[in-house]
Amino acid sequence: MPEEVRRAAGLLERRWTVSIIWASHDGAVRFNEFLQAVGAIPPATLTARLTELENAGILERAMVDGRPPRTEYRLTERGSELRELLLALRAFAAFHAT
Amino acid sequence: MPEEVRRAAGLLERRWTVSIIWASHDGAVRFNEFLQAVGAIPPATLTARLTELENAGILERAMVDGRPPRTEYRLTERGSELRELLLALRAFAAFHAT
DNA sequence: ACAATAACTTCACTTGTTGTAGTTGCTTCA
DNA sequence: TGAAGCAACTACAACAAGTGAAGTTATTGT
Repeated sequence: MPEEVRRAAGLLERRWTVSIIWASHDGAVRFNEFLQAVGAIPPATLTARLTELENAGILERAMVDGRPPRTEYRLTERGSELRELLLALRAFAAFHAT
Repeated sequence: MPEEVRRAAGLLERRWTVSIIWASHDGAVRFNEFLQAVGAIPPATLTARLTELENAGILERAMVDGRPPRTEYRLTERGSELRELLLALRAFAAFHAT
């Protein structure tokens, strides 16, 4: 198995990671939005995953000035290349919804 | 996020799972072949994952009579529907091999 | 002043994963 | 005949990851 595939697989193979990427697939998402969208994820785990995904260059974090100021996460260009994968996942999931 | 997507994501979000599915993408694989193909996975973890994937209907286990008799694992029809996802993963990985 | 929202952090606990070794039942080699 | 090897695991203590519940800091709407 190619090394780069193992690395990419390793990224997805942590709890909640795929769901987090899924939740960001159509635009910017804030911390508390992730908590709701993903479901039962503990905040500490979310923090850990967001940092990992940021370090991996898949998500980027942006402070948005305003009242109140907000923190947004969105897919980077690199992260967007995972969209195909998300579509494949949805196709798989949909087919076996029963 | 749809419930069935969360379920499918949950399947992949365990260490080694994606690699195991990857390793089965072109035919039957035996226990020790997985150990080699996947790399550093401990046998106990491999056993656990194979059982989970079997229960999830993604892999099937078959005893093949012969000398010596062997145990083979292969993707079920349902598991084969993950091939698109593997292709997407490879595309992602290849693009960022650097 | 008080409750609410946003984005987290803390920590004791439980669950998951690892490394190393050992097991059982063959079979081939010398 | 005995030693070594393969195949497919299991056992278990040590360590790492993930959890749940509560708390934190800063701001804002009523």
